[in-house]
Amino acid sequence: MFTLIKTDGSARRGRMTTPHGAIETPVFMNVGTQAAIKGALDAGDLERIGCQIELSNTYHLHVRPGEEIIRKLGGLHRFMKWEHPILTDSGGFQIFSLASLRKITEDGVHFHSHVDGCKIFMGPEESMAVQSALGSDIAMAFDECVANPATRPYVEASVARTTRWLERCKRTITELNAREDAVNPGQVLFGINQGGTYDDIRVEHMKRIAELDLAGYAVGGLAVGEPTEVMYHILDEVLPAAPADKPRYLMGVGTPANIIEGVRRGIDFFDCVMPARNARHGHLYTHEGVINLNNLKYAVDDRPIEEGCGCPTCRMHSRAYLRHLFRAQEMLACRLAVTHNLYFYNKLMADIRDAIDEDRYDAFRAAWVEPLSRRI
RNA sequence: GGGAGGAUUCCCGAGCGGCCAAAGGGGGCAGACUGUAAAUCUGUUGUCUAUGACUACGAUGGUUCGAAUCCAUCUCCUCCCA
Repeated sequence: MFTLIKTDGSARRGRMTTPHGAIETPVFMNVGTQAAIKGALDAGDLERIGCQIELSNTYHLHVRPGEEIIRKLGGLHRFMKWEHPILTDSGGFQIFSLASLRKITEDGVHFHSHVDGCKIFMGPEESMAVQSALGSDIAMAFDECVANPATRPYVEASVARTTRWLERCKRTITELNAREDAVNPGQVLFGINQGGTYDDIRVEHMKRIAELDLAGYAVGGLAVGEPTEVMYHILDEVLPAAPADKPRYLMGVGTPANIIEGVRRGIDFFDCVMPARNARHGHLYTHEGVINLNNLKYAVDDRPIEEGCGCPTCRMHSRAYLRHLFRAQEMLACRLAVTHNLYFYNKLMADIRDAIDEDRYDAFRAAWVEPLSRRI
C-alpha cells in the first residue's frame, strides 16, 4: 500500500506500508545481497545507520544457503534478524552480471553457478517461488537486465519476453500468497520497465506493464554504461507513463547526484552497491565531495570523515586512523567506512524528504548536485 | 682452519654476454567501481634540463665492439666438515 503524501514539482513524498512496517519515501535501500551488508554489518548496524529497508538477492540466496533452509528458519527477516521491510531482487540482474555463465530461453534462464558450476534454472516461476520462501515484503519481477549497448531488434525481443515473464510472475505470486504455508502472504510484486536506450520501447513497455496493476514499478537496465544524461532523459520520457499512485523504483542507482536527479523526476525508491563498495575501497562521501582515504594527504588528518556527521564512525574516529586501517588491510576499515557511507546515503534521503516536505526541493537540488559529485 | 653457495632497483626474487632501467610478487603512489562472481580491478613506481641523456645489479680492476651476466682480487652473508 503506497500513499502519496505530497509533491514538490515532480518530486514525491510518500509512504509505503508493508507487513514489516512503513517506509518513508524517497528511500534508499541498503544492499545486502547475501543477507549481509558487505563490510561486516548486521541488522543491528542497519538500524544504527538509519536503514528503512534492506535488499537481498534471489539468485545468490538460492545458490547459498538455498531458500528452503531460510524458509525452515522462518524466512529471511527472522534469519538475518531484520524485522523491518525487505525487498528481494529477482535474479534478473544476474542475467546481466553473470552473462558469461547463462543462456536465456523463453522459459527462463539456465545458469552455471558461479560458486560450483552446477546447473541452475531460474524462470519467473522459480524466482517467485524463491522470493516467496524468503518471505520478502517486496518481490521484484524476473526480468532481463539488458546490457548496453544492445541493438534495437535484441531489445524489442528481450522486452517482449520480459513482459511475458512479468505476467507469469504476477500469476505465480498470487498463487503463492494464497498458500497456507506462505512465509509472507502480504508480499507484493513490482514490475520492471526495460527497453535499453530506446525511448519509444521504454514508454510502450511502461504503458503495457502499468495495465497489470502491480504494487510498484521499477525502471531497470539503467546505469549500465550509457551516459548519465541518457539515463535522465529516459526517466523524463518514461515516468509520465508510470501510474502516479504507485511507487517508482530506479534500480541500481546510484551516485548522490543521480539520486537527487531521480527524485526530481519522480523516483521513490533507490538502491545501489556503490556506497558500500566504494567504502570498502576507501572512497568516503562528504557534502564537499568524495574523499579517497587511501591518499597520502590523509595520513595525519585528525578530522573525522566529515565534521558534524552523526554516524558512529565520525563520532569516534579520524581520517588518519581509517587510512591506517585501510593500508594495513584491517577488516575494521571496511566496517567503519561502510557504516559512514550508508549512514550518509540514508541521511541524504532524510534531507531529501525534508526538502520536499518543505517545498524547497529545487533549491536543495541546486545546492547539492555539484558538491556531492566532486572528487576531493 | 678446509669446502660449498650467495650478494640484483624500497623489500623478496628472476635474469646468467646484446631484445635490461632489469620478469614476477610485495610495498609505495594514483585511478576505476551504479538491481555486488568486487575487502576487487587498472595504471604507475631510478634520476634529469626528458621521443634523449645520465646513474644503476656488493667493491675494485680486467676481458669484450658490448657485462647484472665472463675472469681476478677484496668485503660481507649462509650452509657443511674440523
